[in-house]
Amino acid sequence: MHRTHTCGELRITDLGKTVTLSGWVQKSRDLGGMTFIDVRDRYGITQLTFNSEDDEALRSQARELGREYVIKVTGTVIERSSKNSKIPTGEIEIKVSNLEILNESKLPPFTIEDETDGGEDIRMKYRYLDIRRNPVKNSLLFRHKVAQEVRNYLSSLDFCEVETPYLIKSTPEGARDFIVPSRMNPGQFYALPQSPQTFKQLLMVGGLDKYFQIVKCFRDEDLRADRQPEFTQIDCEMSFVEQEDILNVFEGMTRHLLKNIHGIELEQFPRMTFDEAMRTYGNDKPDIRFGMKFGELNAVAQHKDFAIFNNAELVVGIAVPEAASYTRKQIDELTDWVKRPQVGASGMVYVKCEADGTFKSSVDKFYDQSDLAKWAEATGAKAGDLILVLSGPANKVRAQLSALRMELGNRLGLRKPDEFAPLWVIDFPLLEWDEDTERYHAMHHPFTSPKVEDMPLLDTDPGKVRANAYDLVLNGNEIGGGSIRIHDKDMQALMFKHLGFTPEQAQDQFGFLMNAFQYGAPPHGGLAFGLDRLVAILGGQETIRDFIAFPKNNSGRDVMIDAPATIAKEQLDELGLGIK
RNA sequence: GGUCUGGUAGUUCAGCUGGUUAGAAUACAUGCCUGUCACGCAUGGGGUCGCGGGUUCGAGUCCCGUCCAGACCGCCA
Repeated sequence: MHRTHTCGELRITDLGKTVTLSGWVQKSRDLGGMTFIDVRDRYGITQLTFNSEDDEALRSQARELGREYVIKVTGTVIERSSKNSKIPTGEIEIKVSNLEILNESKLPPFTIEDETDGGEDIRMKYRYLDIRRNPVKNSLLFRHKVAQEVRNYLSSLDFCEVETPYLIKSTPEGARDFIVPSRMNPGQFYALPQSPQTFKQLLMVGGLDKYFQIVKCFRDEDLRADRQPEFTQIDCEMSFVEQEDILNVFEGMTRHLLKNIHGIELEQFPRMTFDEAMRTYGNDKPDIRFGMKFGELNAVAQHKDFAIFNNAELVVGIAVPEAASYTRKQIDELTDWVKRPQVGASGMVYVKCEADGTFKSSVDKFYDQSDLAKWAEATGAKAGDLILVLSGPANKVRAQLSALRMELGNRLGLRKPDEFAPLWVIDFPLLEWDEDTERYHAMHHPFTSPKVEDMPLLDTDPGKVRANAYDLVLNGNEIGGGSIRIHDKDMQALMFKHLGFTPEQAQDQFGFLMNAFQYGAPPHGGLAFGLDRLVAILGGQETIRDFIAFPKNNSGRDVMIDAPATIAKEQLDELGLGIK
C-alpha cells in the first residue's frame, strides 16, 4: 500500500496513529542533529521528522533526499513542539520509522513553489512541473468545479449532453479552419469545428429539445492572452423557445455559478441594446463595473471656431473621476497613449473641472466657461473631474475612446477582480459590411434569424436589420453569445442569398441543414459560453492560460511537445500531399 | 501581415555616455548547527551576454539582419 492518508488530511485528532504517506519532497531543512522534510501531494503538505538520536541511519538516509524525489514513509503522528499555524497540518508531524524512495528526481529547472522563480516560457516547457504548483493546480481544480456546476445546473433542467463530431467539413464563413487531410479520400479534407453550430441545430430537428456540450472548438486565427487555437465552449441549444426563454435559462446558469462558487447572489442582469452599448461605451462588451459613460458633444462643441471639431462626424468625451489635478505631463502621457498606432487617435482635448466650478481646457481659445459647462453636463463631470474628448469618424472615435476608458479603468483600479457585473447586450445587427470583400457578412453567423419587424429593410438597408442575437458580457468580456436561429428553409435560403451565396454554393455547403429544415424543424435557439474565459474571470484572472492544463503559446506552439512539427515523407505520400 | 517590449549564471534580473577579471538574489554543492517551517552561518562551483554580420584600438552595451518570447492592432461568422 502506498498510502493510508494524503499529505493534507492529518490533524491533531490523529495523534498516535501509524500512517503511510507518499508524495514529493517539497523542501528539506537540516538542523544538524535533526532533519525536517516537507512532503507534498495534491492535497497538502505534511512535515516529517528524522532525529539522529532515534535512528542515525534513517536520518542520514533522509539527508540524501533531493527536491521532488518521490518518497513513501511510514511513521507515527505526533504533536509538534513548535506549531505552524499557516498550514492545516501544522499542529502535527510524522515521526518516521521507514523511508522508501519510489523515484529520484533531477533538479527541477524552476522552484516548485507558489511564488516560483520560473518565467512563463520555462514553466510551459515543463508544464507537468508547473502543474505541481498550487496556483496552477488550484486553477485546474477550479475549472473542474465550474464545469461540474454547469453540468449540475443544465442536467437539472433536462438538458442532454451529446457529443458531436470533430471531423467535419470546411466552410468559408467565419474564422479559418484547421484542416485534416483524409488518407482514404485523397485530395479531400476534413475541417475541425469552429463550433458545433449546425450539429446542435440538427439535434433540435432530431427532437432532442434541450442540448448542451462542453466541447473543444478550433479556430486557426492569431492568438491573444485570452485566445487559444483550441478552446472550450459550453454549447447549448433549446427548442420551442423565444429569446426571453434563453436569456432566463442562462442568466439562471450564471447566477447559479456565482452563488455556488463565490456565494454571491446577483441582481437581475441589466440589458442594453447593441446601439446603446456602442453609443455609451463605444464597445459591444462594456465593463459596467465603473462609470465614465460617453457624453456626445456634437451639439455643444460644434459651430464654434474649432475646425477640428466642426469637421468631425463625432465629438465625444468621458469624465475621469477626480483627475482634474493631473499635471500637464500626465495629460501629455495620456495623449501620447491614445496617439499610439494601436489606438490611433490624432489628438485629445482636455477640460479640467476645477473645485471652484471653473473650467480650464486646452481649447479655451475657442470655448467660454458656459460652453465648457455644457460639456461637463453632457459627460456627467463633477467638480474635480477631468473631461477627455476625442473626435473623428464615429466608429473609430468610439473604439479609441473605449480603449482609453478601459485603460483608465485599469489604471484607477476601477476593475476590481472580485466584483462581478453581468450585462446582456441584445439586438445586434444581423449583417456587417466587410470592406475587403465588399459584401455583407453575418455578424453572428448565417443561421441567425432577423427581427421580423426589420425584414423589410433587408432589401433597402441591410446594415440596419437587427437580429435576434444576444451576448452575455461579464466585466467587459464577452463570455457567451447566441441567437434565435432560422428554422425555415426558405428564410435560410434568403439569408444565404443576402450573404452573397449562389443557390448552388448554399446547397453545396449547407444543403444538409436546409434539407433537414424541410422535415419539420422546430423553432429553436441557443448560445455558447467560452468556458476558458468564463473560468478565468470567475477566478479573477486576466489570462486564460493558467486555467488550461496544456496551453499553446503566442505563436500557436506547444513548447512542451514541440508541436506543430514536420512529418515524414512517407506520411505525406500516403496522404497525397506535397510541401511547396 | 503590422506596432511595441524583451532575450545576460539552473532561474529571476541589474549591468550608465562603448573601456580592468560580467554582478546580485535565489537555486545547487560542501561543511557546521537538535524545533525548523522563506531556518541560520560559512565556503564553493556555475556564463557561446539568443544567433549572424558590421562600426571601433576595444562591443553585453552602438548599427543592420535574423530567430525566439510576450503585449497589442489587423484577424477572431
